[in-house]
Amino acid sequence: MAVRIIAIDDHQVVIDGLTSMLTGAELDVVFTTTNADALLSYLEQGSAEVLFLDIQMPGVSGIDLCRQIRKLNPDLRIIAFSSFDESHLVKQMMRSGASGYLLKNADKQTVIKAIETVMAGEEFLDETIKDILLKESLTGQRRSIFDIPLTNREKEILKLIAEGLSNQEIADRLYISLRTVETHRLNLSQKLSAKNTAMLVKEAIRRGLVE
Amino acid sequence: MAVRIIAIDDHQVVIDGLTSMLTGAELDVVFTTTNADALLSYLEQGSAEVLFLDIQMPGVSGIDLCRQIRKLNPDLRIIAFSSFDESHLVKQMMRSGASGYLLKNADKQTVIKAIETVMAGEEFLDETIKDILLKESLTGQRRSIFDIPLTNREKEILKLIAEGLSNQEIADRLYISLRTVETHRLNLSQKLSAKNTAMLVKEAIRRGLVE
DNA sequence: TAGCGGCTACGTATAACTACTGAATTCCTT
DNA sequence: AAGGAATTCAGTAGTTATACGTAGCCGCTA
Repeated sequence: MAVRIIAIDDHQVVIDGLTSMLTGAELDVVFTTTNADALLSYLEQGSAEVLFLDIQMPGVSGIDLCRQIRKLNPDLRIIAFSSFDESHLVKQMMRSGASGYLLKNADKQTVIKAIETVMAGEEFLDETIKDILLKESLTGQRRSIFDIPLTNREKEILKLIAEGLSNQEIADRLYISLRTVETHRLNLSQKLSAKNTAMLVKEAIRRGLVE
Repeated sequence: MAVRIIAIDDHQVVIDGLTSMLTGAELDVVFTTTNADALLSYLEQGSAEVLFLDIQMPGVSGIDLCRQIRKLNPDLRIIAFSSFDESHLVKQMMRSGASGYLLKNADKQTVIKAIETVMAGEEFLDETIKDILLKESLTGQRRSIFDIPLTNREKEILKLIAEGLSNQEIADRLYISLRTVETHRLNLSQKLSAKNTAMLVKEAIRRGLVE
């Protein structure tokens, strides 16, 4: 019996490419869409074994979508399909219930290998990703800067800093004292080893708090 | 005679998708690659009528590549193929010699329409892009923030600011006085309507000066 | 209930950046 | 050669952020 595959990606050309790659024995692309709601609707009725999930779609967080789908359909294997090879994204996706993480520059052979691996009940990681994770794990014993946890309040304030508000403006917005904002900002700088605003802003962007 | 098409994109799946979309009468995909050097090598020998050019590839600026190809092969029609719908990118690409600008969420019909249009010697713009350009042109008579020109020195300093250097560090790096850096920074803030460092950093990122 | 983490807030001092004005030099274009 | 833009530097004043230390309050949990 053919493995039934569904795919979501906001780029039609990527869907066509995947479909083209996967047309072959034992593989059956049964549903594709560029729209998250359409995917969720489909999952209420239809079923499949493997989902290719683009994790960078406008307006939708791939991580949230992954969690949501896992709840709806726990048996569906999810392969995250992304052009980002940053380790924190991989970790977040795998922790959100993905069975695999594949880069978009993968060739046909690798894509099929990924499907086979997750269908066997194992996890699949792109070779590039494996290298990166291994290297990070070996070189820095300490946690990656992405893994440094921020409290909710800190995230909120970091977001506002990155949006261009001054400390005073943040204080006014959150109805707290200027000094409190300064304290939070100092803690943020220390946690993130940021010497100035520029580094804080870049961290906020990397963490997806803005833009 | 079939139109000969070549395509470059760092994602194999996009190349497959394009190829899949374009296999049909009067269209012949003669060369595809994920590598800029391979494309340039090909252009020295082979020829084609239309090139699909991904403008966001690691290590290569799509704008520079476009200019370079125009010099090598002025008769080749270039269609920029991107997932970004920001007007400044469109303008830059068209000024660099592209004949068309297509978004990656375009369907088969639109892609073929784009090829027909540029083959007829006209320019093709995605409908979404047209809307955006029109809206910008109507609402703000003033130029978009992206079009505000920065001098080379200003770009250099904006880059260093966004990398997290303080004014003093920038002065040391460029062998100029602190006051000069402050002047440049002030001019940057005024040109870009930035009230603080955070906004400058975001502008630098949007302009592709860092990351 | 004792302890911990998170959020709040203040004092003081220094460093960094902002705002405005003025000006000399070089380089490029007309 | 003249004009203009770009780059350089400075004075003065004011605002904002950083860098310590210190500490009360709250909620959760061991």
